[in-house]
Amino acid sequence: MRSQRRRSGASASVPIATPLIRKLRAFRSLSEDETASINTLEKTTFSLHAGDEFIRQNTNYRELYIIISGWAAREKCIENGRRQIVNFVLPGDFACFNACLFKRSSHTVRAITELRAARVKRRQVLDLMAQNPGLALAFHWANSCEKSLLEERVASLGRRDAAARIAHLILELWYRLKVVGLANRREFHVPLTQALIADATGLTQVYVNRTLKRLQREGAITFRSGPKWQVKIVDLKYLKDVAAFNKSYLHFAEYHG
Amino acid sequence: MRSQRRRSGASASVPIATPLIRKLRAFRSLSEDETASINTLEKTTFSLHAGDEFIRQNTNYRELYIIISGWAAREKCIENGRRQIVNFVLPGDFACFNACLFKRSSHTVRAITELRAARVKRRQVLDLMAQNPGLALAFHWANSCEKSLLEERVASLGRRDAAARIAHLILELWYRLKVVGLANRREFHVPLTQALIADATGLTQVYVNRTLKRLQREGAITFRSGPKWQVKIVDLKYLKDVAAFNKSYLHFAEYHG
DNA sequence: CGAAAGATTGACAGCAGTCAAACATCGTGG
DNA sequence: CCACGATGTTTGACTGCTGTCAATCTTTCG
Repeated sequence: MRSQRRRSGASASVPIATPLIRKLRAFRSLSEDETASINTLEKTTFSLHAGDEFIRQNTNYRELYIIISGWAAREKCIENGRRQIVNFVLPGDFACFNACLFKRSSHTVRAITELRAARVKRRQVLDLMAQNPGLALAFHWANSCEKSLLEERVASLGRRDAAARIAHLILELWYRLKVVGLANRREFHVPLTQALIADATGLTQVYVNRTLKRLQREGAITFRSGPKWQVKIVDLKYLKDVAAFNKSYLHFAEYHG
Repeated sequence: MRSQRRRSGASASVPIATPLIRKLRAFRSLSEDETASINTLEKTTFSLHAGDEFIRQNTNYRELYIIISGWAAREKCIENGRRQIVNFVLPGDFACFNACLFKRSSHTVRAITELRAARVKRRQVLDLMAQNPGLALAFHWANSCEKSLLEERVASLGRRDAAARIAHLILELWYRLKVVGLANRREFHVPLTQALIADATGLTQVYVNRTLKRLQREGAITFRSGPKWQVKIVDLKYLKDVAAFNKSYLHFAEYHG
């Protein structure tokens, strides 16, 4: 893993709403103390280049990372040589919270853009969770949200056709980006290639291309391909219909106290 | 939900190794105190008939359940009318641990056999976890194991063909049953219909039939269909090759202290 | 400008789905 | 003990969604 260490610009006294903090606020509001604790957790940051790996499949976890900016992919290589992206890792996500519970990783996490992340020792997280059980619950909430995303992905791969899978993925990414303040309008940045979308949706790159074109032709979306992917949701209702999308699985803003 | 309440036979003084306890032992050994705590948690049991629901998609969680015996399925109905089973729920599993974190369920959990389960108040679990952080970690480990199962299922649905998916499912169930002491040999009870396997693997019932027959013809497995499904793994190595199976994702017995 | 990465398109193949009918098994009741 | 309906399995014929292969085009970037 090539990486350059550097101190982040966060001074201890000025609390900043990092993506992780924004995301946890979809669970419940955080006290100043809690915000400060998370700022401390995210103090030591570093950068990765596209293609670099945080964690490699079948190796031992060493520490945790919290994504500050940039995208990564959680992927599995199957022994038949094929690759499946199980989820995209966005700013505010852990990579991987599993390091607190498992010894070895059963997947690879790879940066797919230039990326900044915080490096956190497993012990730091466990200590923080022990001393603030409320925050521990919030972290476990985030972990369970990922579980819910996976369940929906299983449903997609099992029972949605190509157009529905792609439409669903676009909508999911949109909602997730909105929660961390990275998609305010219906046009937003998606740094994915058609090959990455294929590996996430269980399709081939060629068929992803055909299906994207179709969605565009039908007036659902507009997009600009290449490394500077920009997606625009033109007809939100139509896109949701195609995807059979119901946002309840995201579990945003439904904390029950 | 039709159900008959009854007291279980577990007296407070005689600790019993319930499936949940057996499973957690794959994480780490439990103290007598911890075993007793879990026995207390599982004190109030009840029965369900095949087809009964624990939790319905898009309704509020009320309490948690711990499966004592029998199988259930966690399923999602997509608005296009199709059904996907995201996971099978076996003895020792929670249904659903999510109730501690989310307000509403984004899936249905349905008994697929006669079934016995313990009824647990959300507060009971949260209190126990607060007073025993070590046990809390063990519960979160179990929750994360399910997450890992889902990731592997995503990989199956995305990048494995029909034979590999079915072979993989059989092997996964075998390992999970072994951990809770329900499959000691290579022949074990699997109370699934071909339609259920289809809904879990994203295939159709007809194609599941053809593929099972093929696996049998090739000498990988033997099975007896119907409500009293019995599967025998004849050629373990061959079955693992077909499935591209690597058990590391199960995260059994790899606790790092 | 040239190489590399990614997108687009066409022709064709094949895995898995659909439809439909026959068969087997199980539980129930007369 | 057998008849019967319900549920589940098996098989065949045919369809179609998505994959494969390969060539060309476009964009990016050093």
